[in-house]
Amino acid sequence: MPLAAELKSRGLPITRSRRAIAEFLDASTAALSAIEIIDHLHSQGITVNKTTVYRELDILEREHLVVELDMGDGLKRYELSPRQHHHHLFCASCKKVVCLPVEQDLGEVEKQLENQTNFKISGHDLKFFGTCSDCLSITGRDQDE
Amino acid sequence: MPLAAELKSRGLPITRSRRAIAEFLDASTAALSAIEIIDHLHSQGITVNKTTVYRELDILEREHLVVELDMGDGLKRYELSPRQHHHHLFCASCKKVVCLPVEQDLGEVEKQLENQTNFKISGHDLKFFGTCSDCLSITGRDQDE
DNA sequence: CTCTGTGCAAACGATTTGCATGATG
DNA sequence: CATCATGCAAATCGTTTGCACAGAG
Repeated sequence: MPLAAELKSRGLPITRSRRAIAEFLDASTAALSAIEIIDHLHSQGITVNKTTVYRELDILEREHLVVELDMGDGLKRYELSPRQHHHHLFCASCKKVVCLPVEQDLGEVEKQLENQTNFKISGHDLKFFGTCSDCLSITGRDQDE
Repeated sequence: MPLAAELKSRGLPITRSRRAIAEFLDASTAALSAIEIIDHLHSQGITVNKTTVYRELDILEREHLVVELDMGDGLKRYELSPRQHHHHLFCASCKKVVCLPVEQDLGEVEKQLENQTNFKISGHDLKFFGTCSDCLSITGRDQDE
């Protein structure tokens, strides 16, 4: 179910801002920051105040429809709540975030760590960093062009 | 070699602030934020301006004597440059950061990912989150005490 | 009238920068 | 005097908050 419909089914009114933000999140394969959402909407001629965007993201998070994602560059990003646990790949150049299926059972590792460290482990976060093929082909070109 | 000595060997003068910051980093097993360093020094009666601390951390990073660490809570932390790659465990309660030896060869996974995704992968970051035994024993106590 | 949603301005908090001063060689 | 360290205030930047108002039920 699309985000907007999901919100509506929970009794939240579908306003123009809410619909625009929800649809952009639905349409995007990448995790989005508030700033990216604002810029995108403005480029579409839709004026939304940043406060509205931040508040909307809070609501979506509270409704567990999106989750916060931290790629370590100081921006909070949000992605649709994943059906299954996965990891991320982050392009240092264009900031694109690609989702990756889980490759190995880190849950096993967590149990081992609990025994070794006496921590109660609640989860993990595995990120890969690099440059995506798009950015590679751009930066790979002759700089004089 | 202690941090301060290392800095001196590189021609940087050892001032009171520099020594204090370096010694605290040397003595600490955890990754430290600028704020933690400032608070600690102030509690020791050593007045250092925050600007000085931030600048000192920049210098140490530029000299590759410390590395920046992002635990996703909005603060930059710094740890002595590790001799070997490792991962981290982060206590959500007291913000303690514990280092972990590498459990598995994620380098292998990186190669697989490069083939699957066309990313050029430069590294990864694996963090575990939870609560340390100290904090567990505190929060586990009867709240009425 | 009572909710929310909205916008604007101001506050926030960690970090950075500009600029003047101080210490050291 | 030349260099670098230092302190202070102000700026920055993403994010949050306070407050007033608009719009729907």
